[in-house]
Amino acid sequence: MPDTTALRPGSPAKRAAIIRAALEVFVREGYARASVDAIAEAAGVSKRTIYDYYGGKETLFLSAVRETAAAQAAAFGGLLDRTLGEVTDVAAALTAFGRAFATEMARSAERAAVMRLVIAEASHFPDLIHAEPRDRPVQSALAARLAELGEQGLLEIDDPLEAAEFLGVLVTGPVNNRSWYGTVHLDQEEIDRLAAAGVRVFLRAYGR
Amino acid sequence: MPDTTALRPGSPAKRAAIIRAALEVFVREGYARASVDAIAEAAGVSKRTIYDYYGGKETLFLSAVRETAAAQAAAFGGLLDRTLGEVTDVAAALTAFGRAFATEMARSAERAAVMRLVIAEASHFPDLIHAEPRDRPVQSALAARLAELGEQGLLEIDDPLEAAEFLGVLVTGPVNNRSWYGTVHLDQEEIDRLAAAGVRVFLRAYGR
DNA sequence: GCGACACTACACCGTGCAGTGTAGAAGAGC
DNA sequence: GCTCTTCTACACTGCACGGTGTAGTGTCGC
Repeated sequence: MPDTTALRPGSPAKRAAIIRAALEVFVREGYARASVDAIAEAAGVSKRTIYDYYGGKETLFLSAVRETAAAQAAAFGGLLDRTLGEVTDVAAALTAFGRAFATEMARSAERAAVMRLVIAEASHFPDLIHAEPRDRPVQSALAARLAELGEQGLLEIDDPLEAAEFLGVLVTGPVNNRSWYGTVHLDQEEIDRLAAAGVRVFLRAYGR
Repeated sequence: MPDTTALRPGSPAKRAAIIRAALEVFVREGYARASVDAIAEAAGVSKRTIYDYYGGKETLFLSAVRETAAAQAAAFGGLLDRTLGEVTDVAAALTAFGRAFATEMARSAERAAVMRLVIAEASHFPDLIHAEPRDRPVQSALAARLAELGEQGLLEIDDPLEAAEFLGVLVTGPVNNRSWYGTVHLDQEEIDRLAAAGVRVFLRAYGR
């Protein structure tokens, strides 16, 4: 099938506007409820243009999720550098990381919202699962950093990838449980408390 | 408004059949995609009967989720008794519990599927969130058991509720990450491995 | 046999939405 | 000025679905 043949290249700015609007509406309404008309209006673009650009609702959805996930993975690198760049006090550094990560999860809404969306639609869009290898980029970046801390003698890490996964669930799990993946608002104080508690457990298990 | 006035009491068997069918279709399709016609057919009942019994799609959805959640909370009590009833070897007992819990999460599909559904629809059905106080029944049952183990000197538990939450996320987090809350099949071997690893971390943090 | 009730089968309405076709405005390049 | 491309505005089709109304078919108690 001539898949992208008939699609218009279009301007990058307009593509970005459409993707941003699409993500917003998909996240707010869910895939099935979201209407292409609503997305078009939010993007300040005619519905016809969306079809010319992306071909259909499904393709648009996949593009929106994939591009956002990629952007988030990139942003996570920055968060890692900022909080776990050069570490002397492991506990303080990990707590800072945990708070930043949990906050991004519970408040920036976007990260959690995309996860929510993927969780909900995974069975209808098998591509989503294979295309986005879970949080692998994120997790392996964190694992690499933890491995370094292990080599510096600051932590006892035998399996960095496993340790990264556990740090992740310890920090974000309680937050996601309470916020329903970003649906319910948590105040910063609670987020900090939950993240700090998670890091404490992690340190008890992996500290020297 | 005369809410339940016009509704028919009906037979318990038929109510149960409708709820079961509704849950199945809602879980498979998501709320918006699920059609009342499909539910009626799956339940072996006419569409009219569903409306006479439950009044509408929203009410039916809420009933299905709530009843299922309640049943699962009750079943969890049994799982607790079976695995953490009388404990001599903490590590073995907790591992057995972790495996059973993770398996129920990843395979029985129902538990994870309901969570997926609630995560996806929470923003459209605020009642879901307040009516089902997260996993509180489950979590506090587990907390009580952990507190006992602490008093027996088998674990070092200062905050049982917090410990229960962390045990929960350590055991189910990695499984849910990989299975997308039950969407992707995991084989039993991997589930066991993940759960055992989670329990190992828990024991490093909370063991004597 | 008879009335009351539960239920089904089915037709039907309104609506919202994916997707298309098209005419024309707005610009860009020549 | 002219043409070619991009985009919008808008009308329109087809369809799926929530919800209702109703006629008719059991079925149960008397």
